[in-house]
Amino acid sequence: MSELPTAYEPQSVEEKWYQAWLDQKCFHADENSSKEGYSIVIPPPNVTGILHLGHVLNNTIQDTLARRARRQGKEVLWLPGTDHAGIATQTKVEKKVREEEGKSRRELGREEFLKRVWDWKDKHGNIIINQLKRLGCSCDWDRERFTMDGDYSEWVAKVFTELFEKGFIYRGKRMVNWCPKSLTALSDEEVIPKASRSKLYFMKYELVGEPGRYLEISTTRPETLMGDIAVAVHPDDERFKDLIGKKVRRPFPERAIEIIADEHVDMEFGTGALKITPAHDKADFEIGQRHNLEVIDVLHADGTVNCPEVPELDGLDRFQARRLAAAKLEEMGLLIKVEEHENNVGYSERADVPIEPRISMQWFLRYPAVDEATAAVASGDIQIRPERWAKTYAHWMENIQDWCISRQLWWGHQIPVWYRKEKAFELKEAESLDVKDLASKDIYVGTEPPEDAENWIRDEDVMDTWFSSWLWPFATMSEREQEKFYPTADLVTGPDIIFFWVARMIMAGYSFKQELPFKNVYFTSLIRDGKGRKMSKSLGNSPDPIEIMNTYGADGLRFALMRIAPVDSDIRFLEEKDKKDPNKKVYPQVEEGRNFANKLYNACRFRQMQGGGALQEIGNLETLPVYHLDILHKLDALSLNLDKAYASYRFNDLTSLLYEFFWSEYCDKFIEAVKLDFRSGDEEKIQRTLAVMDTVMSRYLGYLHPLMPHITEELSSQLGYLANGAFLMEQRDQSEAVLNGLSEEQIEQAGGIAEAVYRSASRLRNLKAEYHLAASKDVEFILKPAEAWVSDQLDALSVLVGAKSIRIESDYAAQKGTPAAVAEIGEIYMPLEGLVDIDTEKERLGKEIAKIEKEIAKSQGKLGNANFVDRAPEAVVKAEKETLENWQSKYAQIRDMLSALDG
RNA sequence: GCAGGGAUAGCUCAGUUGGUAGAGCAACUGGUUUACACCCAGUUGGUCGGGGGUUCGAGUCCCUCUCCCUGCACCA
Repeated sequence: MSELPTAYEPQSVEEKWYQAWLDQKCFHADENSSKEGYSIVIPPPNVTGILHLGHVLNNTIQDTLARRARRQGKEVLWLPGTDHAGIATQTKVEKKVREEEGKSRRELGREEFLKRVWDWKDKHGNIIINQLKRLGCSCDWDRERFTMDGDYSEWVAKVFTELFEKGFIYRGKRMVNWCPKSLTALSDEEVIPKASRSKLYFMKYELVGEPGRYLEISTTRPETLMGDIAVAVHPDDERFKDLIGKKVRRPFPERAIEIIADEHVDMEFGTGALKITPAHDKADFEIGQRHNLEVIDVLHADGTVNCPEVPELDGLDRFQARRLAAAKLEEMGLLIKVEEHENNVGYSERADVPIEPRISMQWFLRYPAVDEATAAVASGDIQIRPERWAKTYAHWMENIQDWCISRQLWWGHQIPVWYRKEKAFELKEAESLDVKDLASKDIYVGTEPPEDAENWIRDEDVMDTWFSSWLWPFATMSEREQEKFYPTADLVTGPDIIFFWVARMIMAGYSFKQELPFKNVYFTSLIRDGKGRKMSKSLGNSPDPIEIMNTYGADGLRFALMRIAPVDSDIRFLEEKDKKDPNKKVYPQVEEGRNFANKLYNACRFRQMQGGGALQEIGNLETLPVYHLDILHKLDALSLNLDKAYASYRFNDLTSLLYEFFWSEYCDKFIEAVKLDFRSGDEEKIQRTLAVMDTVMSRYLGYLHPLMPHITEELSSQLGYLANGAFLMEQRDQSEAVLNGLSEEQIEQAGGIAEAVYRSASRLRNLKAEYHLAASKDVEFILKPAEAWVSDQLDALSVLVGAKSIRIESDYAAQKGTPAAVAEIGEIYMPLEGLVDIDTEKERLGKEIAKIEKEIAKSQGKLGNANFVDRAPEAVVKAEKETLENWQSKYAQIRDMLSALDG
């Protein structure tokens, strides 16, 4: 008896091996290695980040790819790191400082505040990195990078300078997406449209000089009417034709504004008349430009009203002001009605408040290398998977808009532009600024501050975080490292950042390295909860992966996610209440992973209990029993199928193949079929079987290692499959098939017999179960064999079935009422002490025969169809004929049995 | 409005050039045979979202409709 516990306990094992790998520097990549290079850069999580299931899926895939590449003998660099995440981090630290010190960031000052952010980063910035380690990620932690490291920052400034000098970067006063909470501009990608239930206000403006005549206007934003400078109608709109050029009276502050005609106006919408507020609406701004209209800004940066002429609204929040403005209109008798209205409102991705279109001075980038980047994906130089995302990519690239790269934040890469002190005020307000202005010598752009820095003032803005992230595949590497590891092989990330990050990296790769940044992009699935909802903090439906790993093990979680990771479409991550303890939650999919680890552990425990030392040669393949040959053949097939699954990035296939082979083929069939060997006392038999088991297990553990690294390392070590001090994770997969010396025919024949025995065993168990004898070992079967080889397989068959014996008796005359069945090995009888009632038995066989008759009819129907026989492929017809023959022979056998019952 | 994806057993999902509908979980029956109850054996359960078409044959190809999801656009 073994004293090992009967259940696998992952926690201590996982910790032990991870530490051992770290101690032995197993994850370290050598840029001077002569091996072929393979690299992945991690999508850097936010430094404020906490591990969620999306990260787990994402990084499990990366780890699997990295470990697989190592097993193929490649020099692997998986480069980890974190992103400084401008808005998220600044907001977090700002909040903390306010809570702990009661100070705003402005009270603290830029320099002092940034110090606090760095302090925070040093103390708390490692959480997610440590969580990734818990998952087993084999990143080269010596190379951990941060997007605000010194070297990295140099790259960012260099790239900015280069793009400015080439004319790709310019500054201008534009309508941008403004976040009134974070007080910064945002890129278009950072604005999330949300379907909202708004109100559409219908109001009327009186025509100047025509008392009592009104123009009706509809708007969702009455709080901006103080900024109205015109009312627009469609030039073709018959209703308003005579009004064009006339003026209406804006109620407050009172002012006559012109009625203009513009094609943009939708005649169908609302009243067909659109109030024009160039300062607070993108479309209005453009109309204003076309008609040369004055821009009146009536909002502060934080979204409060800036309009001293209307004191009751001045200073109010925009939403409060909206209600009050409507009330004021009503009071004046100018509000006609209010309708419910569904529309999309743009929200700030980070701060989750409606963004405000706002005119401000910002830096913009006209994207470089757009054509190359578009072509790279179209031509297949970069392969995107699932393929359909390539269309999304192409569509965005074709409609690409300039990128607003400046942010009014402190935490980030400061814009490397300086203004000469005496001209600074003037330059800061200049309508436009670009490469041409360098000639004036009044501005300076460069990676280092100007030499006489005291005479210059630096631009205060920082850059969008993604302006540093897009350099990640090479800015993280030294030149020597780039030679070995750039371009990277695979990028694994979520499709939600295809524009934020992936597309931009491709353009950066072509612009600054003259080469693509990666060859394959794999977009992971979105993980939803059991109800199909997106996982989010606010819903609280996102389970903590660390807790799950503590219960089920990291390997169990990894396996579960890989098994349900589909090729396309989303993943539902199930969560159920524990039946015993309703306060506890269980995760059925992860249980499957945990159970699989346990199965693995127990199979190895079984192996260990049979004794015997290190891995030995199998010896003469020719003399191996069919079960041994069969499992070795399936092992060879597994290896090939795994290659295919990896090649097509079908991780769910990969996982199913491994699961199926081990559980159904190795455990359920092979181990059971050879169990008798260990009880035989025949040392030669035992050693032969052990050699096969060890060959299968040692290879299999290697195949499984990329998915479940900890348990496979542990079991390989326990079973003595590794030389002293060696790690499974550093072993190469053996590429040669085990059954190399055997002919196809020999292999097929052995496999055929083994399978026939397995299927027959199933038929017999079936028969036992029908009489509720599932556990009884006392059953003795009598067999009329169909084939000569059957006699050699009776012992194995007995174990598989759970029978006392199976006796061959070719001329057996069954007593009436003896339960019987037909299997590939022949006719089987199960004599019972108390015979079964003849009618019952006839009925049972009758049911079976009815089933067979149906099959025969179906098959004959097909073969009787001339069209089928003539037009279907020969192989299909032949297979159909064989099927029919099989059924017919079974039919004959059962008929005989039935007539014996009658006779 | 445009584009893409999805609908298969009670649940979560496979189903790769058209050729006998599968797995895991759940349910039910039986089982502690010396690896494993995180287990073993067996059973039940599906007109593959609706309709039409192509074909000897359709879950698979084509058309159409319904519902769900995701981008993009509009968003007064």
